[in-house]
Amino acid sequence: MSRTTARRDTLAGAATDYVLEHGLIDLSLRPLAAAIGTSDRMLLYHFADKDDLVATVLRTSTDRSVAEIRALPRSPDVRTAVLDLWAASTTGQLDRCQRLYVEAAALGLFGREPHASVVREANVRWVEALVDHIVDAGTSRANAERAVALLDATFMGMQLDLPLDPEDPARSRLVEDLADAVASVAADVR
Amino acid sequence: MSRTTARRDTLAGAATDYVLEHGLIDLSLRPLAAAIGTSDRMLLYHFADKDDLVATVLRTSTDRSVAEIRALPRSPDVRTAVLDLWAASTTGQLDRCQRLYVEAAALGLFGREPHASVVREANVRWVEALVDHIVDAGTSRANAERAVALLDATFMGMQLDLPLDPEDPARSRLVEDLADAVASVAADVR
DNA sequence: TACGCTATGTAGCGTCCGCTACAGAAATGA
DNA sequence: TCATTTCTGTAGCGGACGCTACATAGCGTA
Repeated sequence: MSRTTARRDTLAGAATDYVLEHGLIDLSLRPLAAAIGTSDRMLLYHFADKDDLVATVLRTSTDRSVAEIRALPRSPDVRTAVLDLWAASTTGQLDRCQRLYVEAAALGLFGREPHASVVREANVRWVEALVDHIVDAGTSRANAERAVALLDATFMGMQLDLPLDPEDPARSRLVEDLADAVASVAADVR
Repeated sequence: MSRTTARRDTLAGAATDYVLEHGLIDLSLRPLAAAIGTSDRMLLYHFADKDDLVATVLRTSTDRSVAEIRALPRSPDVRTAVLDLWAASTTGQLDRCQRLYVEAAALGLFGREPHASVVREANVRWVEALVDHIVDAGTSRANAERAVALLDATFMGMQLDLPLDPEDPARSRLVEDLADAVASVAADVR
């Protein structure tokens, strides 16, 4: 059981789609299985247990997020890179992936496994992708790492509050302010 | 049932302590009741249902957070205010209140009630307290609101990632960078 | 054909959950 | 004093959950 097979991969992809749509926190096997055309019995045949499935879903979502960031065209400068990254983060699938990440991180807050470990992994890979994008926009790796620390934390916080007030005009000003701040950090002007 | 009585308030306080310690996401009535010396039966006598209890707990936690911010001594300038607020946010009870807020916000991400509504209220009151503190540190209210938008989002994001790497030296540099950024926004130098 | 492995359906176990029906105790007011 | 209201314990309902035992269908291979 739980070997790496094509069927398992197919189920993992479908399950990820479902979780991105319906959330992680009160995920249960029977509705998930019904929605993706299988049964709880089969999920637990292809995955060791629910935690194994959840970890796989989170890794799949992270794969998609990182791939989408790495597929972005190069940004002309650091400030623009922040705006580009935010635009990418709030459109299409990446938006849902971030939302899922927030749920997983909240589940990991009190050390629940497997969430805490998987979120740690995911954060490392996500930050790497952001750093690479910022470096490509023209700054040193050290400055980029520092800039991404600020960038990543703020993006996460904005994701948390975003559904509370989706179209607030203050939000675009916030993104502009963040872009200035990140550019300033990346330029090491201080 | 669920009238406002002294007994209800006592239970609400004890329940809040318990939830701050053990988390909100997989809260269940029986362990909570046992820990605070009552029974699930009595909780559901004093509160309409579990959602009512949870909403009360979240409001109690928000009360404590806001009170703690408002009890802070005035900061000499905006930059120092950010450092003071972060220091306050990461010590003692406020740290746990923020963690609980993150959990509630994650639960509200997909529109689950009562979390979404209560988190919206909580955020408004929290932001008001932060804005007042920044204004007292010497800037206009308009600038303070803009600064707090950045400040609040970043704090939330840092809370999300903080348990992942508790004593990272990069974190203090991040707080410094944020303080510079917020001071810059508050000074409207751009 | 016969065997053995993979895959799948059926049915249900044990547990925890929020919540409630019911009865009695304790307090309160006439 | 007695009736009424307020509180609390016992016991359990109905349902959802993760997970599993069991039987079997399909299928490639010797």
